[in-house]
Amino acid sequence: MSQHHSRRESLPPSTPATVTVFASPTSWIESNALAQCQQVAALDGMIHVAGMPDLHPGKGAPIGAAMASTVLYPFLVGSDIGCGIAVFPMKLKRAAPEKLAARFPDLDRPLDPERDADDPAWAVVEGDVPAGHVEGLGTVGRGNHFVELARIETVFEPGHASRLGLAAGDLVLIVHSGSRGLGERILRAHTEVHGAGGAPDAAAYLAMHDDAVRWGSLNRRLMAARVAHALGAEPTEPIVDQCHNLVEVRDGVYLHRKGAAPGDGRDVLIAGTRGTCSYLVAAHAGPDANHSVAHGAGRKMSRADALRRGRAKHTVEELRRTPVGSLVVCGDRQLLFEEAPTAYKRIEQVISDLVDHDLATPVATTVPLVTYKTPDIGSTSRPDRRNHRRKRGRP
DNA sequence: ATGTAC
Repeated sequence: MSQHHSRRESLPPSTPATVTVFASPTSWIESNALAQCQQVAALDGMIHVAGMPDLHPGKGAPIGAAMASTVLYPFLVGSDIGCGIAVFPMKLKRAAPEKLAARFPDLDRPLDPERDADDPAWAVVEGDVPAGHVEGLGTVGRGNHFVELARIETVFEPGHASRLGLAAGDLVLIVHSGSRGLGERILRAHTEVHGAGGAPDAAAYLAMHDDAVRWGSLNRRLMAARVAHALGAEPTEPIVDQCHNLVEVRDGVYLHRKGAAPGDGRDVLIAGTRGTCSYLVAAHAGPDANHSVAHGAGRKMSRADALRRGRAKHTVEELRRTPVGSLVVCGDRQLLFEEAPTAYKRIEQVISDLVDHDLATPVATTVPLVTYKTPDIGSTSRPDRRNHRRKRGRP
């Protein structure tokens, strides 16, 4: 941290930062996550920390928080700069999960500008790829990232849904992914020199950050196009695309969001789990919430705990075929357990906490049909995936 | 979360 170079004397007299957590007393919030909020509140220049109902501990900083400060701290955004969730309308004649799951493209395999030059998904790229970073383009990544074909189930606000072109029964593709290696590279470059300290040249960081935000959004569109083509549908423009790891200049200060979506009059898809509904909400969060809402259900267990407890509690079969009848495409057994629905909080509680604090209004729920995480072992679409890098190189 | 870090 910056204990040797406090910039406080150059700043206006400051009062201690405030911390507000938007959750009900019965909602499960780990004490470690609350402690991380207090640690963030103690940083130089910090003004206000807003914890969302999906708050949980992260690496150094809490996840599910919006943090306003006069100093820009790259570690408060994290490495996956530009990560977000986009929703694309999908029109399919048939929606049998088994058949669709088998047709998903391999989203671990990047789109290569030369080898895949004729891939129709490239049509979504207008102009240059941000930062000229083509590595990993069109890939979903790991962790909590996913691409999900879902159906609009309950519509709470028919007028609002209709303005988005949605009605009950419609299909949508939900894409949760970020900037892959690009954001990681940007944070690492800062951390190698400044550690967890602030960015001395905020404009320079912001220029790279903005590239990563654009890259993440482009990547979500590319994946949606890849999937649409593979399933025989037309690619569409997203009706929702909100980034939940970013920093913006607002009211003259740096508003960092880490696992928190912009909530100032925007529509946001708040992700449930691989086996439960997600919620499309109209967000209307004010200054107390740092103009932000939750980004998902939020982890209830660490990945290590989820793996240990999940192995005793679940079979691979029940995680691949969920209680709502959806299929999870995930050839990585460890990831399947780490991402088990029981490792997450109940999305209904997160949503009701947002509603009770007047931060958001539910518009509709989506129920998953197929959630894609990573190719299945023995996937018919790409039986050679373990060797594809080598095999696809020069002969 | 990550073409990571032990």
